[in-house]
Amino acid sequence: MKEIEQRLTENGVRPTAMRILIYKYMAESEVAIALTDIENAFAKADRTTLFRTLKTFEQKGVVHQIDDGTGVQKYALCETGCNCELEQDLHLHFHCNNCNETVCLTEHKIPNINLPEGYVAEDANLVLKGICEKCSAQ
Amino acid sequence: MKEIEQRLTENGVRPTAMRILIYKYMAESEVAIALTDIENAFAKADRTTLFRTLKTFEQKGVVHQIDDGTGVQKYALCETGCNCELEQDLHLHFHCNNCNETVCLTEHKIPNINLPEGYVAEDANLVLKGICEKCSAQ
DNA sequence: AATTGTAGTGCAACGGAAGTGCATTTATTG
DNA sequence: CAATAAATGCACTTCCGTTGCACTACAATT
Repeated sequence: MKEIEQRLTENGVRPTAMRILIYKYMAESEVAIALTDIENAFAKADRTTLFRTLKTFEQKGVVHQIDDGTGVQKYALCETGCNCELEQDLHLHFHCNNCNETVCLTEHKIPNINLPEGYVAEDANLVLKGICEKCSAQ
Repeated sequence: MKEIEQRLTENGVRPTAMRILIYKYMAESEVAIALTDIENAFAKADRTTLFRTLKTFEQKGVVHQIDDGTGVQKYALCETGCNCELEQDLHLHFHCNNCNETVCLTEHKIPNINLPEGYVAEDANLVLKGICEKCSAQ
């Protein structure tokens, strides 16, 4: 609990009760989280609060946003020392077509691409889709 | 005109007037197209028709869908002989943060990724974001 | 401790985009 | 030409992201 407070404070986010809960929820989950997921988990919380909390988290580098192609924005905690802005820190994500969950494959970085003349890349997003570990084991 | 009709027929799509127009519009564009784009281009066309036309095109392999991270589905014509289902045919896309356009970089394939044990990839999506050729030239 | 200001939260509502059901029109085929 | 199937158009729904505004909790300052 204390660690969460500290983590948030370090990143310039005031550790309110709600925020700690959200952080905890995300930390306990192994998969990327959509706003709706949190909403369902905390029935009493308002969507706006969750929305803005996630935005704040994102801005302050607590979480990173994931676009897994489902059309729903998802989020996952950044690892300690994660520097999402830096291109070499971009890991890829895996979306399971079966269980519909998305996981960070943090150890897998996006390979470098040689773009044509004139193109300048600032960001990259690589999502692999298929069957995840859990589902293929069944 | 005749070529379009032929192309559609070849792919098992009945070449109606509307469909030919949509195909033509997409062929003349160098960037990926959103449903709204077509809607604006053909004011009199109904959104449902466009929506279903694109779905049909996609199913029949006339176009492929692109998720560029903007939250809006986009589409681009497949090249002749393009086999979007096959993984080795997956090219990457570039989204310009300035002009907001997305282009296919058909000559750039998505590099092969060694996934962890248990993961089976069926599909991949790689989007680079930054400044495109046109915008960086200005 | 009271006051004042700022940050956080909640409610309501909006807007864009995807998607569906059903009626109508257009094309195809026997 | 009739019968059938495909394509189109209209109305409506849903889902999600987002914003405006009011209210509350918290922190700082005197």
